[in-house]
Amino acid sequence: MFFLKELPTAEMLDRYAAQYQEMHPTHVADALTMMRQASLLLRELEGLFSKAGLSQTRFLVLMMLDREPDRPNLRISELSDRLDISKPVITTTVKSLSDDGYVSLQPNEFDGRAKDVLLEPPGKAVLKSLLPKYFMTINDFMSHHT
Amino acid sequence: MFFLKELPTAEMLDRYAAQYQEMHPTHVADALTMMRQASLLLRELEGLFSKAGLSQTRFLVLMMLDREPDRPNLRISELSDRLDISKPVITTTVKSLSDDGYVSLQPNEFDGRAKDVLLEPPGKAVLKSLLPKYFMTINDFMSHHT
DNA sequence: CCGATTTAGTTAGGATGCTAATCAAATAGT
DNA sequence: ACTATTTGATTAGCATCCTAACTAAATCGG
Repeated sequence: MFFLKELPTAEMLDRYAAQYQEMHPTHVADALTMMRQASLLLRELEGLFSKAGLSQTRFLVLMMLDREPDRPNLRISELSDRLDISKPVITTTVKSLSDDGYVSLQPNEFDGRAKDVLLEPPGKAVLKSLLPKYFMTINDFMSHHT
Repeated sequence: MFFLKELPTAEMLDRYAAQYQEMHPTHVADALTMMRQASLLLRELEGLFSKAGLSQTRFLVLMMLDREPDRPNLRISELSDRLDISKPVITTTVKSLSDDGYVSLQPNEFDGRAKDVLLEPPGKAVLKSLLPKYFMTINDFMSHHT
């Protein structure tokens, strides 16, 4: 992550801006501030997840499975694509969620290689208990940092 | 990181906003977008670093050592504090930078436990070659994403 | 059809981060 | 001055991510 407390100094940015006229020091400063803010929020959210026995990725998989009522299941590769996380990571994450009874796995009806991941009631329950805190944490963070 | 391509739907946010009146759906949507943007930029920068044989953390250590001309050296714990990265990680990162000749380590004059980390000419050179690309990557990213 | 390519998922190996525990040196309290 | 606590750095163990290589199933082209 990008947890820099001390961002590059304004002088440092100005020095580079002088050398490259297309560079806007404010653009760069904004980007660095954005990465710092995102990191801090992510860290807070991770604390929330770990208290609930989840990780960022485990949470996101559950949320993604819950978010489209018309799609009761998603395949490994669909999860990988939508979360932008590599397939090997999704494989192990789904395995761990399955061990916990939060999701179940079924062979896909039409493609013998594919596996359908389904959100199970315990997974739905843990998600439901976490979502209010999740959204409020984000909401509060944004309220205090704008 | 937080690479979600598909953020929670607006409906989903509105549903929660209805339950918690202090929650502003736009706040939350902005936060999720921010985390996604930060993740994408970070991924781009990591590509840049790895081409130069560095990692995010290795780069940040070099930058931090270079950024205060009046402080030619920093201790492990100062780097840890300023970069907001745990001390064990700084220890191993500094060790690897030292193996590459980019920094050197000296016992601190006043505190027998502490170690001073100094930026060496090869480290300064690699940093100097990378900084323009670093700032321009950030600048371009911000130009295209605002 | 049938070999060649692509796609889905997994396994293997490596990088990088964390916390907890440890060791040594410095500091604080009596 | 001496014990107890704190602080700086390291080690050990674990979690989580990645890419590359692999297996098996599906699809494509002749």
